[in-house]
Amino acid sequence: MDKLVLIDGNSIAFRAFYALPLLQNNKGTYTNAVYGFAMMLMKVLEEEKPNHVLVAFDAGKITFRHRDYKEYKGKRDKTPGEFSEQIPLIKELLDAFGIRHFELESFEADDIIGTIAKEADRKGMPVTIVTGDKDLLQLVTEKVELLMTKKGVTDADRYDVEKVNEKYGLKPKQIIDLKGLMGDPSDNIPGIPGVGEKTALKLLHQFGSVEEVLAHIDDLPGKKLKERVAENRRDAILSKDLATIMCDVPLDFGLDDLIYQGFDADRIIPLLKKLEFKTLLERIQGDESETDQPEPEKISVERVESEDNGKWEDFLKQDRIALFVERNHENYHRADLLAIVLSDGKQQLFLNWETAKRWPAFQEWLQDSDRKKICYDVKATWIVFKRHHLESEGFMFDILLASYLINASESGHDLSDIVERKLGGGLPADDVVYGKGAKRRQLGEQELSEHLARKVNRIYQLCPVLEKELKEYDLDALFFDLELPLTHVLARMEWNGVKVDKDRLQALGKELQERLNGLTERIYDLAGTTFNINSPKQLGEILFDKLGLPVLKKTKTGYSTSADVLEKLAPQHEIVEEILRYRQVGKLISTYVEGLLKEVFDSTGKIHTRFHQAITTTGRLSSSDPNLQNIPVRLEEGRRLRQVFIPEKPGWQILSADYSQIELRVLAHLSGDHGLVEAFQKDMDIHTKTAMDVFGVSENEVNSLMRRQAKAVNFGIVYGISDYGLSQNLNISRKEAGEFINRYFESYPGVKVYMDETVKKAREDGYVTTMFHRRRHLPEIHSRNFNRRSFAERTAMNTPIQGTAADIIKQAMLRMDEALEKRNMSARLLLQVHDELIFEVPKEDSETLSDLVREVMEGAVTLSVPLKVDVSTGNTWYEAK
DNA sequence: CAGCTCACG
DNA sequence: ACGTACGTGAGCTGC
Repeated sequence: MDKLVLIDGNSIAFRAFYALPLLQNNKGTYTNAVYGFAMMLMKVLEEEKPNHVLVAFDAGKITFRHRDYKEYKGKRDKTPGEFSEQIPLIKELLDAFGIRHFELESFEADDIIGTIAKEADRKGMPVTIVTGDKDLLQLVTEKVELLMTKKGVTDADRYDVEKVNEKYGLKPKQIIDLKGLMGDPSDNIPGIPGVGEKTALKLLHQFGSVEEVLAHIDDLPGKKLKERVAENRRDAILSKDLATIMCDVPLDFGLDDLIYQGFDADRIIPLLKKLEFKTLLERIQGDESETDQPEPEKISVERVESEDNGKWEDFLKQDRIALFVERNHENYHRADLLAIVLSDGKQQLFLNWETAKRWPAFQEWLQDSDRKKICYDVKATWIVFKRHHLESEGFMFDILLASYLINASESGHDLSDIVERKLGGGLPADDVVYGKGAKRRQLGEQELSEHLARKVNRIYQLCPVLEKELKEYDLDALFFDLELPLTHVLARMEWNGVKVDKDRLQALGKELQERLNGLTERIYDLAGTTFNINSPKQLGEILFDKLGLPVLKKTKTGYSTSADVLEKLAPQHEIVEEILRYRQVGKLISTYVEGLLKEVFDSTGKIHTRFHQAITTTGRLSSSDPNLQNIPVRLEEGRRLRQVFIPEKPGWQILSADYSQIELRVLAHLSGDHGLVEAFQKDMDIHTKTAMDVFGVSENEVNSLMRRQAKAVNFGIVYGISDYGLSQNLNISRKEAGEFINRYFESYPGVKVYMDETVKKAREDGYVTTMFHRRRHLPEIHSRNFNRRSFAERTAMNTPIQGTAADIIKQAMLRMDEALEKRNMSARLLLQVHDELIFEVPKEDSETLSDLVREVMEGAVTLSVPLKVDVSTGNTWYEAK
């Protein structure tokens, strides 16, 4: 049975564009209309199973309708560029599906659809029209039905003759009369003013057509209506004409040219990959795999055996070799080496640990800094080799770091994610190959060597692709002169580890546990019952249901019991303060005492954190297992935990050096605001200075409240200010917060200009950059969703500041590493905490190091304001404050 | 495994 | 009108 589907291309694309968020793919191409269109298309093909398909598009702006009525579609907003640029992609998609699409000069899509529908009707072929435009209802007949999209894209109502009658009490042909009377503001069709759908329908039910209505003006109800119809009879006729779809357009094709024979997945898959339509891709590939599971591409891999390793020595002489080390855990400080693979792009070598150990040429190659290696995650690789007593040098490229610099916001930087994005796939994810969680399994030798061969081969393939992109984005220097060398510095920091006074930690734990026990009893007492204080749900029931405290804030799931809420409730009931203390102490025990104890290596009494160099969107590092960047400091009780961080050797000290107000100094530099620059040049207390300006008082009139509020305003500025955020932080009204912000911007107009310019530039470019060219893509800066757009705008303001500060301290770390080496000092860098570097140093060198650190950190970059560093030393991290 | 809470800069 | 401060990681609860 033949069946024809006619799709109103522009209408469906437009629907999709407004129904979906403004999606962008990795390259910044807008794709939401294409995505919605593709969803709709696949659904219609599945459900209607047509063997003839046509998609009609509007051509150009001027149509034959403009001859009669120049203002046709005159009041429409200009089509957004984000929409227009997607139309060619939709046509490309249709080509890939093997679906015909047409447009015709001076006609609209409707007219093409009408003409073909009429031809099919005449030949007795059933037709389904897909559109979002109810004008097309006029085409419905016994053979022609219409799918009209509802709110979304794929959701549609089906109209046949009966349904049109049910809905309007009209025959399909009368839809044009309806429009003749009521007009259509969106197409700028006038109709009769004052006649809406209700009146128009009433008149048509009585008279049947525009012409009949006009012939019976005297019989119309109401004086006003009579007048209006009489005065606008020409417009009514014109409007009906404009609404009439032309069904005899001269077309140079016919039904036979619209045959659709089903799609060829091989043509569609590359396009869907380019567009990054993962769900649709899975749907198509899923359909395919039912018939034939695509075998992973064959890969050659040679096992190197100890007996005949001599024959591979020429292989190692090549210029560039990709190297990958598989390990058995994510945490490379605890992991064992499973296998080593090498690739020159053509051949892959597989060696197990036994072979590597007994192959001197390999070890020589590995530690020769002139033999260049391409790697994924140099830091992990270096450490895993180190754990197995092998030195490795000569890493000239890191796939992980490169992918991160190219787009830090990208969801995954696993090797398979990068391969997916940059090579269009071809490497199954580890989770899939090994299984995850309980399903994790060990691979057989053959399977393992093939999987690893694929990995190392892809690493080799990726290198030139990423190198080129780094260059395009002007990221070479950041990559080669900063991040790649830094990875070695971080590796040594992690490898060295930090010594922990385990006894002291346990003693603190015991003390805190006793405090917690006391607090628990007291809370049960005050509550009159026992319950799980750690459960916000149970706690909420006690506080708000049982004790009747007022509910100030709710979360999605129930009452909020967060600290800011509890602080406000504290005066009302004794229990609240106890709960706050309980939370504090509980946090210290579970996260810091127990958490840290788990991470202390038995053999050395040290902790080896991991610094992640490819996680944050701003360029900062992060730290995990354990996180040593959030050790308590603000409250004395928690701060004592810093007593457990000690130098490795007796007679050594801890030295801490932190940048003073680095982010605000960076802001002063980037904005060039005179007041701010001058304040730092004079080394003023910046929060006091801000208070003076914002409150209009002299220095000695600034009280502690004013300074505290000014400090919050400064933070707000750095974060990308909003009155709401500031009001929350300061617990003041939004209006008051807004006034603070206004006065800040009046005092520092350069900052205001800078912020506005930065957001404007982000809109133009789609990204922002730091001083070192680090880039953050902000696709949502164009979002029509207020929240998403606002977030992107704040991010645009914050990232250059936070990111430049991150660039600077990374630069300082590199310089410090070189300086220590050059001076032959035994001091070692232990930790970085965003604006602070922590060292261990022999006591006798600590003064020398103090001076050196200050000089290097303050001189890491030259800004229009000085950088200032505070240094202090002590026997523990606690004392170095 | 998501949501809440809280530690840091 | 919309409802959030920017960037992280970890522990706990409860579905």
